[in-house]
Amino acid sequence: MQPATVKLLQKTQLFQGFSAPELARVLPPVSVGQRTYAKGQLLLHAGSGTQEIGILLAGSAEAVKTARTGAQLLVTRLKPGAVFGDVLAGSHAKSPVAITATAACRVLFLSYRRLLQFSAEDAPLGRRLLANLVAEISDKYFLLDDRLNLLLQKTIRKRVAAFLLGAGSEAGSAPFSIPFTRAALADYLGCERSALSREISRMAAEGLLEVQGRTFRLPAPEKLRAQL
Amino acid sequence: MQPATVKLLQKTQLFQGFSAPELARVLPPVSVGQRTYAKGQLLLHAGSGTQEIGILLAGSAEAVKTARTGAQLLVTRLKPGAVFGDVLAGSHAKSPVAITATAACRVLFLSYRRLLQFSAEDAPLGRRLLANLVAEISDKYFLLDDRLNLLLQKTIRKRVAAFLLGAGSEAGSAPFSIPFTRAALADYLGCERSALSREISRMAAEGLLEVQGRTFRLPAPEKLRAQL
DNA sequence: TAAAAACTGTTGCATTTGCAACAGAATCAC
DNA sequence: GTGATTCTGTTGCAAATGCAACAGTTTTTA
Repeated sequence: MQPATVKLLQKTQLFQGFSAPELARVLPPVSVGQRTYAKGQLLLHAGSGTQEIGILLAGSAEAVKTARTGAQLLVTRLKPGAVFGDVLAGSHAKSPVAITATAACRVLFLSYRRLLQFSAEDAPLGRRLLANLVAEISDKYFLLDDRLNLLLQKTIRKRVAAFLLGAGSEAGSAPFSIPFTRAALADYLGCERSALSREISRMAAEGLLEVQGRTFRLPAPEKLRAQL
Repeated sequence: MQPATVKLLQKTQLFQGFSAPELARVLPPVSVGQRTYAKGQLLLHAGSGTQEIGILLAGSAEAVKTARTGAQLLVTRLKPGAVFGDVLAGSHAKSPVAITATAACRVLFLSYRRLLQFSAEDAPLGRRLLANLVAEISDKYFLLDDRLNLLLQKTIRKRVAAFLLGAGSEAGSAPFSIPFTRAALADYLGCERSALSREISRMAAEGLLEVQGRTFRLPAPEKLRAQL
């Protein structure tokens, strides 16, 4: 395995805390190999289950949910280091999303079953990997929960306020950037792009926030909080 | 341990598939004992982390989320057999909810750390328990994801349609009941109770559904689907 | 059993939002 | 560099929703 790949794996939450030798030891028993995909190929079918955990080593991909109406909703963009199928592998659920390569991809697959069945001598390493997996799944749960709380807010203004207070909580009244375009933010907050723009403009006019593109500044967080 | 308790535990997803002797074998190393709570006492503080998984053996409790505004939002009602703290134990996150006893409670606590560190001889049992835990967390993830999809619908009508199609998918055009009061359903769907009532009435008037209390019937599911 | 509390449907009205269309700015591909 | 594509803010208007108040019903509690 390439040193660059090892570095990449070490940066994932799944292998967090694993030294290179530990990785070399833990990987062979759980790996079921790498696969490559051309741009446009499916890494994961919607509606399918899987027992394998995928780690994107190179390339990029998109998780897309297709509504009953046929409308396509972008769920996530996957970059190298991204882990997918982890929540799926542990349950008997079917994937609500399809994952498609947006560029040529290389993916490392791990077997969930083998991950559970570590041999006695490698048990300590296996445990750590398993604990990381559980932590990864749990964290995804809380990310979803956070978003759900935003969606429960009844007005766009409140959603924006709650979102920005969360995203900028560490920045205080210093500027910070968000990882969304306006259109993507509208999707995330479950509202219309134009309606979101309108509301952000209004809030800026009222002095609740300052905006420039993806960069925001909250001159008076307490005023924003008062909007909730 | 009481036979009734064993029966109860066997019905939980966490101990699904465990025979009574297996339970007796697996429980001692992971249990950190039972605690009792009086009505009104806190089983879990909001904002706290935990390394323990709680299983409600007797009594009842409520998970409540307190918004920044102080508004209280009921998240779940816990009945005997309910498992809580499972998602929390595996991550370093803090609890977004507080769990309060609504009646005198008895709770069995398991140590997540010990669950990870099963001895070699009990490893197979430990693995199964761990797999069940992962399945439980993953299932909770998908439940959340389902709800999120409802909340992403932009009109109440669409949320109701999507919800009923999901809830009644097995019933076909036979009547089925939902586990929510109107007020609770409004919370679940993230809308106003009165607005929900209004919309359900309209949909009934249009022949999209038949209602009586918590019991619904979908005479023509395809018409409902067309609303999405 | 009676009183209290909780649940439900209805309705008028003000507010919010989706939708559609457009034009300018920014970004990307070639 | 330039043409094409995507991103963004704005605005008018119709539709949807929150909010508040009320009355009838059901359920809980004492």
